[in-house]
Amino acid sequence: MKLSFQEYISIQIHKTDLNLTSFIKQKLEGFNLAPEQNLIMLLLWEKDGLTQNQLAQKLGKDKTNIARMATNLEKKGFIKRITPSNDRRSLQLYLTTAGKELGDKVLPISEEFDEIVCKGLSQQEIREFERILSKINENVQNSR
Amino acid sequence: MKLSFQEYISIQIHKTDLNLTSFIKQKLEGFNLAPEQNLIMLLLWEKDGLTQNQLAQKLGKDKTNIARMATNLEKKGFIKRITPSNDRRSLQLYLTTAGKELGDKVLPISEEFDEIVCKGLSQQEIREFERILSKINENVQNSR
DNA sequence: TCTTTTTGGTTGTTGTAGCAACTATTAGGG
DNA sequence: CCCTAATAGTTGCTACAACAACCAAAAAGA
Repeated sequence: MKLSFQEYISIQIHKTDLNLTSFIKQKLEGFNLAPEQNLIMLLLWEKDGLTQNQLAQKLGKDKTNIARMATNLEKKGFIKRITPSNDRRSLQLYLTTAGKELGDKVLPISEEFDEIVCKGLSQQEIREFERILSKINENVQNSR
Repeated sequence: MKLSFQEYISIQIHKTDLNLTSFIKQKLEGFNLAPEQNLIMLLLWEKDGLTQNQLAQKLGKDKTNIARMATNLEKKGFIKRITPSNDRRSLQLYLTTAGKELGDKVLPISEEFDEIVCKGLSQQEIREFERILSKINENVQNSR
């Protein structure tokens, strides 16, 4: 077969991801919010009170990362972590006032970011793209 | 607009990338080679003697990362770093015998990995997918 | 040629990312 | 009901990733 470097589809995905991450990092400059912390906040702005474990599943990340990012977000004053009375093992993440206010400023930026990324692409193209992304994930999942 | 979390195309790309990285990490287990180190090696197996700076450009990464990964690859005995006589600032990376032998084992695995990722996708679908990836990168690049 | 600018690499710092090992709960099976 | 399993989080470790500040060498220009 002899694939050349640029032909690996996974490498192209990887480079695009790096590109996107560095771009959103720029956009978030001045909000005291790192890209991955922003992902957690996006979920919390949708719905408060998720546990770290739920966040880990939704983000597809290891729970250790969530724990550390949550610690940082709490230090920054955007969230509070509360142990629910019915399960003293888990921690629920709730937005503080500062966290909610941050959402008013950052959510429009995130949506603007998505528009830039999708500029010039039709709905069909994006759906097709998402379909193939899903297929790739499925392929990987099935062969573990 | 109010995008929900799962609708952000960049997030889907990011999750796919994490998924792919963790999968290739598994595949490389036992070869003493981390995923990003493998990317450097892929380039060197294609063509020896690239400088760290050239690798940084090809990989789209910061030069500091390349420097540190190259240090590790040298420690592992897969490459040697040589200062070319015509430019005493730069460092060229050359494969050692161990590095070349590693290629014989790892290149087939990388190609098999690519096959798994692309399973069930036609040439047209993959080309379309790559086209949209390029478009996304272009969009990001143009709005910096 | 001699100074200024650019280029290639390194070091230090912050923020992910995932694995292993550990603690504290909770849930389940005999 | 009690012992064992599973679950939620934390800590320690290794590997990226990018930025800032730095040094040495080369290139550019007056």
